[in-house]
Amino acid sequence: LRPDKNSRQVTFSKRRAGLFKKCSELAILCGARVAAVVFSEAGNAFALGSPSMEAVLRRFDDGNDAGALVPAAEDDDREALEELYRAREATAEQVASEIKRMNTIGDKVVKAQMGRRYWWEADVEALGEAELPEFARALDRLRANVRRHADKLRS
Amino acid sequence: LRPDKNSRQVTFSKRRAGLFKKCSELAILCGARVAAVVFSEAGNAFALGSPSMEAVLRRFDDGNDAGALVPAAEDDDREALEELYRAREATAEQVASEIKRMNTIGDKVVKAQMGRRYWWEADVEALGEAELPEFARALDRLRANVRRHADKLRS
DNA sequence: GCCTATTAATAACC
DNA sequence: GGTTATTAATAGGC
Repeated sequence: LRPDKNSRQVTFSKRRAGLFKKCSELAILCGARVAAVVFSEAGNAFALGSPSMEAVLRRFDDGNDAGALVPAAEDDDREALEELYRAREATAEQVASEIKRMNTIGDKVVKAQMGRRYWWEADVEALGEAELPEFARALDRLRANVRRHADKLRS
Repeated sequence: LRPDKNSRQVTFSKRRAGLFKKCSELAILCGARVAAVVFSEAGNAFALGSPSMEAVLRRFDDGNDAGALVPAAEDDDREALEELYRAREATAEQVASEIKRMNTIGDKVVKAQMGRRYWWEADVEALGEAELPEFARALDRLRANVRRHADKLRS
């Protein structure tokens, strides 16, 4: 069970995949929003957000500062999200029996949504040249709003 | 396997605990740095960093801006961290057989470190009035440094 | 919160 | 990157 020091790389990749899967399951099955950032020992960065890094980081956002950063369709995303939640609750049983080729609920939802390119899995993976600036902007928004929330609590 | 809609709360708590455990295992066993933020459906915020939220967010940091935010002992933390990694590698076998009351490697390390109040589990849990400002400052630092890194890649 | 039957994660192997 | 023996996560019930 303990990873051999020789297989550190393989173990990291597998466990990172497992962790991200857990993130998605928590988000999908429990209606939570999850953001995770992982730095490998070698220094590579990986990130995942569910539903989407931005949607998670946008949680405290009220849209008054650092504007023009969200690509578009903030309310559309939210509506699609809520509709998905509603659909999931209403037809959970049917979905469970319909799709037989997938073994687990987690896999079902994840795979289905990956195929359909829903809001899900429009996530960040392996922050690269293109993603980093956007991630930075999202963090900027999160920072501002967390701070605002903190001030609200303090007052 | 699919959580009942009635037990959504319980499932969320259990899965959040599991997710955070996975985070710690990834960090400890693979030498990675992990930060995770989770918002429950009810809107409660939970966060975990391993090693410590700040240490993760500090990764790109070179200490030139937003100074005086780290409580203290930046280098001390790093040294303790590296020493722990070294110790783990050197005595993995012994540790594994010594502590018999714990069933898993993950539990072993986590529990041991929780008991010893190492660098580990000085983490954020359920962001509250006291933690939020600090979290905001950490995010501020991360934002700045991610952005700097992004600019570096772009140039 | 603890227990247990079940399922999923994963370390080692190829 | 696929397979399998083993361990861990966890849903449901208490």
